[in-house]
Amino acid sequence: MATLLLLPSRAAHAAAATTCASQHLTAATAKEPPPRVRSKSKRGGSGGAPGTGPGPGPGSGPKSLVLSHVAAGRMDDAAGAFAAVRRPDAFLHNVMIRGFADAGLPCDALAAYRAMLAAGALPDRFTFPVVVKCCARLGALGEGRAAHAAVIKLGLSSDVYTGNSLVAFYAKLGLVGDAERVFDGMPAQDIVSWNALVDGYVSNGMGTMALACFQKMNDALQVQCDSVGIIAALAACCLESALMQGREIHGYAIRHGLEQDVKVGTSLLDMYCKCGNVASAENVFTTMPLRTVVTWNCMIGGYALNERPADAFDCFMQMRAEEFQVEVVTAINLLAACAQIESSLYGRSVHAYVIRRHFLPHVVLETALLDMYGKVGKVESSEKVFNHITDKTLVSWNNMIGAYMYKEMYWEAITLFLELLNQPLYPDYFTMSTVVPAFVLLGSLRQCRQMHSYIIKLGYGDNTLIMNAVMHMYARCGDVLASREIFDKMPDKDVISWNTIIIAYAIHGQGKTALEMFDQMKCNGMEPNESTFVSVLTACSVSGLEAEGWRQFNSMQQEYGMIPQIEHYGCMTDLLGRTGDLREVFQFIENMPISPTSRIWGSLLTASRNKNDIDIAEYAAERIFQLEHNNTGCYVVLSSMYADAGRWEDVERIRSVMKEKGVRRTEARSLVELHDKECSFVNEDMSHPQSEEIHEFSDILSREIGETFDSPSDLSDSDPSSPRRTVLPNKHSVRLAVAFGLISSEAGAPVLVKKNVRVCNDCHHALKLISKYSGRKIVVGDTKIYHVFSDGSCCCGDYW
DNA sequence: TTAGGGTTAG
Repeated sequence: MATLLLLPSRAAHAAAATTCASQHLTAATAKEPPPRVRSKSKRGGSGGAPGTGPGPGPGSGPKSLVLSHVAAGRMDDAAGAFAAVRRPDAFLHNVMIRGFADAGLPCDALAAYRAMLAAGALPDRFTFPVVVKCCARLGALGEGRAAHAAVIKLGLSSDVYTGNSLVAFYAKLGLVGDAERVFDGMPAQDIVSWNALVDGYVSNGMGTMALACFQKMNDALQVQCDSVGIIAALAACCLESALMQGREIHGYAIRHGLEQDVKVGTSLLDMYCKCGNVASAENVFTTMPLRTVVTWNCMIGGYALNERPADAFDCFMQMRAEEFQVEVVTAINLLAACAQIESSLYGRSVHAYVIRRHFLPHVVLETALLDMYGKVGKVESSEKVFNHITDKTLVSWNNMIGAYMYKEMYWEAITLFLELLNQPLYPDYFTMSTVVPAFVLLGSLRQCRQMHSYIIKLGYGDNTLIMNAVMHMYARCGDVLASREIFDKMPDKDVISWNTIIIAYAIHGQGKTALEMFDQMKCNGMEPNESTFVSVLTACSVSGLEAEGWRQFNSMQQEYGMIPQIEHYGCMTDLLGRTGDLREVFQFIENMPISPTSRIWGSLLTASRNKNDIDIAEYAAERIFQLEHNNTGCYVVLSSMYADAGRWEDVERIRSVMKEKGVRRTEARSLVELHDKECSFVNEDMSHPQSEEIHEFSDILSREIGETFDSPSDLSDSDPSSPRRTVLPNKHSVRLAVAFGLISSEAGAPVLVKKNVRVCNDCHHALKLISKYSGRKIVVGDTKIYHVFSDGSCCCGDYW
């Protein structure tokens, strides 16, 4: 039950085919050949700037000197020469602004623009496209808007270059509405205007809008669209996983001779990879007349994305063989492949390689490294990388929290999350969906409430995905009413919201309410999925609704055409174990069309324990051990059954097997929720300041309910390596937690306890009696369900 | 003299 929500799934191992790749990385460092094709660099350091007007010879006057320095990219010298020009005209100001912009100095370009205004020169239609582009690069919204106002004031609104730059500016800053308004207000749009708008939708994640705009553009323009538009439309297909539309655009590119453009080819293969069609991507890749380093990066990234790490490494080696220069993005994509290989050797090799290549520090690369280490289970290495990042981004924090979660280090994940709150960064959707399950697994309702308040404060109160996780969190921590309250307030319930509320009621033993919610779900027009039936069948199983369980099991196949999966068979074996006889359970398992897993045999083991049938239990245990050698729970159940039967030799045999295999049973721990804190207890716990009072009260409760301890089976173990029972039941962690809960809360209030292992038979029986004696509702959650003890009975019907 | 473009960490 306690599954980690939304954590990245571990991909298939692929160690074998990558054997020589790490050696190749080592060899690659020794000698770096020159790049085959430069990936970017519009102009070289000493190359001439294109179109910088007449080429003045040396020493032909200050104005010409400015032009020549700008053309050579020497902006310091250009500024010196510019200062010597008396009353420079708008043209020369424009040259300086563009010079800074082309030299990758947008701040200086804007300073030159401000100097132009201060000098009283009038900006013209050549000034604004560059100025607006610099504002876009810097994210300078205020200055961009001011430039826009100046454009209007100077009557330059109809200039198509200026209009296009403004469309791109607003779109880049996420103001799609403003971009659309500028676009619509233009007296005439050209192909660049359309491309800028399509690209604007793409950069804001609006793939469907982008594709619709691309279609409209083809209808509106009499000329064919160009490679820029094709590339933007392909990016939109990636966003929407729109393979069919991607194929159509591919056809268009072929028909119009644009497929030969290396950027179009690269975008095509990238689109195929991102839409999951690696074969088509490979086809584009092998038939390309020219490849750049970006093409190789896309292919490597594509293999990694499609969980083919061995192919990613093969591709990388081929890239090296063809003497392409490995760059930071190559390493980042390769790390995504390393994260899918069980051995950390490959990831470590890439790490060593990027150090040798002096690629570090680089925040994206470092974040990819820590993520890779997290996914191969080397959380200490993740920590080391994380601690070295000087400018951590939110993704760096999120990945580190994710690395802790992957290793089930929940406290560390929460601690880091709390540290993040002190940073000048705001947690996002990824942060919340990663950390919320940590609260579930720790089981503290008080902390759940704090987390819930924080989520509301951050503005995620209406986010369906996050609130589904919060709903789940409350249910797993024992407060099903809070789950329901959230559910009722959710404006946009999805199928997960319904599944979550159904399973919430199920694990709290309220099977009938769960089924009512399922009916409501269908009435609301929500189509159930396979997970819905896991929730529904769990509800039937926990509440012992056998006929209803069968009805639902059949209906999922007959009415909804679903093929039951192993989880559904698991629920049915639980249900039959509870309601039927063992022979029936056995037959059901034997007739399953899929191979039983240890979880299924575990159901039979539970059933045989409840029916006290050691022969069947031994058979089930044997099957479990065939599949899982170190199933701790199985050893514990079996030894407990032997102890109940007084078969101490068998108990000892199990003890020695456990010792030999290094299997230690989980130390029982119970957490009681109080108004302002929670307290944790182990068996015979004496660490609490009120221990004496707690133990004394537990003894009183024992006497009042008539509990006697006269047989060896009443004792449970205190030595975690020993299955033999040595602890009195009223000193079990759950009993101490309940005793403390009763004396520390106001009369009539329910007591809520969360336990990390199954409640034993003795305590289950005693807790029923204690609930009657005290007149209090006692709620005890174990790893599977919540037991609600009230007036002498438990909602689980004594089967768990 | 000016505008729009392919790969990257969850």
